[in-house]
Amino acid sequence: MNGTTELLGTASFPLTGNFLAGRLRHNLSLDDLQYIEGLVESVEEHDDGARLLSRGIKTDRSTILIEGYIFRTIESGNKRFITGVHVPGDFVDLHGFALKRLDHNIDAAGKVKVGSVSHETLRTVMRDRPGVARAMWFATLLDAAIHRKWIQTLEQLDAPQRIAHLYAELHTRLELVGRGVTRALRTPFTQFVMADMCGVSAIHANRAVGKLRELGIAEIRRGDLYTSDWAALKRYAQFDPDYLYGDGPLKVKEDWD
Amino acid sequence: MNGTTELLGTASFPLTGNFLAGRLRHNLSLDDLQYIEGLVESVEEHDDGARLLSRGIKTDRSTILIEGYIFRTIESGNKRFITGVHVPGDFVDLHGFALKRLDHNIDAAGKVKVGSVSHETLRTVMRDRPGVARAMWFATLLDAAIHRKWIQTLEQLDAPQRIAHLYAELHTRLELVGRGVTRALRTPFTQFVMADMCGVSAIHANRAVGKLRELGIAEIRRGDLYTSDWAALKRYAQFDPDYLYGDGPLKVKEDWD
DNA sequence: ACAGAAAGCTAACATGCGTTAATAGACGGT
DNA sequence: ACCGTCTATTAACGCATGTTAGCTTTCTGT
Repeated sequence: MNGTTELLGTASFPLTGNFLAGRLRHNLSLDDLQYIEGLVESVEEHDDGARLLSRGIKTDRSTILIEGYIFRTIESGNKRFITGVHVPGDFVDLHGFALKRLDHNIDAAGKVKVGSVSHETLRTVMRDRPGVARAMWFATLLDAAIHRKWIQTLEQLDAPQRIAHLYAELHTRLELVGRGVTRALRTPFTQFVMADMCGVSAIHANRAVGKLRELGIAEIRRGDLYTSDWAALKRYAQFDPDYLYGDGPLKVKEDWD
Repeated sequence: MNGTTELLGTASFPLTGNFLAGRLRHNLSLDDLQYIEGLVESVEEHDDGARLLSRGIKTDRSTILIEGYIFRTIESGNKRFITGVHVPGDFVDLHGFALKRLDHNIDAAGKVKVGSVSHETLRTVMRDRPGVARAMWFATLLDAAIHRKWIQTLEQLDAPQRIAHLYAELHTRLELVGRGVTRALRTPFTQFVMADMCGVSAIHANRAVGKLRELGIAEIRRGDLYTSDWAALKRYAQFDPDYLYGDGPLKVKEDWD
């Protein structure tokens, strides 16, 4: 395993008081949110590329992302495929609680800070706080909705649009967890990584980045995206944030016509 | 809405006694399984193309597939994208229970028979039968795992391999719910539908079907796949059933080297 | 400041896939 | 048995993307 693990402390650690607010906020009281934050038993940092959890390995704790980005990866024939990305506030392996073992890997994308909760604690939560348990289920369903959108993106969009959609999604998800950005969206993603996320070759990812630049949609340098017009970028990517269940009702067919 | 809806009856209907056994079987007692089957309040049939649930619509009941196939679809710009397929025994919209509204549509693929359970009943289950509640969570996590595999398939495989992988997955999933087939796997999928599932044009889906025939991997006629060598088909599709959490431990990296 | 390594960029060529068009075959209804 | 419609098939052409190779820029550690 590459990447360094450093134990920062237990139980008490610097939280914003609402670092979980994004993913779970709509279904929980402030009391519930504070309760969840209190569940975190230890906080660790990992370096870029660190494998936090390997496919097939049983684990007795679940991980919540506090700072940075995390990938879900599948390895096949010497190649790596990225099937999902997580932002701060996401539980990244609640699956491990219900399924015991994961079908994929959890890898750090750049430096990350994560908190962990033992499955024993989670069992208590499931028993004593049905509202919180339901919110956790909600969170995993939201993951599935994001997966479906990735499937659609791969089926529908070409490489430049896929990259634009990726950043559009991150822009909105970060906003939903109180980490909205305006001009620059900074990530540690290389063009190789973008290629693994979009299902194209690294060379083609480079072409796609070049096209976004050429079109004036966005300037991407070493993973950081700069744009003066997020609306235009999202339009280009055919981005529709409904699947993130942010606020308000979903648009239904009638609204479009 | 197209397709005909026909109410077949309520409460009592012909069940095999284990039609749910596949998706949930590993985590539940026989008693639990019979309990779940007892939850089904009514059974309906729908014709090909019927929209069982529309994106954005609130619903107070969840649907379980008893016979046939069901798609999860997203519509965008006059095109339809299929993000998932379900086999008998699958709860197709447990999401609607937790999320209230869906981000996508639930469509019948061919003639289907479905059972429905009210959300009020599900709330009782969540409260009184934690084991069953957990199994339902498990089921939605399995959906997410299947979604991830579709993402990887779209990222990794070319069109003929994607079609082979689709049938390989169905073959295994049907086996897991006690509906295994040997020589012929029958589906109502046209080549247009296969194209929508694989993210390619209908013409290219036709080329892909032709290539599978040419290679001697499989003969696909009007959705029905015939092969004398499922192992060869699965090898060609790079199919690895681990993500379906069928039985036994996942293979870990060491097993491959 | 320097050197090595990692990341980004460009070009040339091959292939997979989309599009359009036109035909043949299979199915369902009368 | 007939007809119309849906489905499958084939061909020709253009674009998106993969592959290999080589070069340039930027970062990182000393």
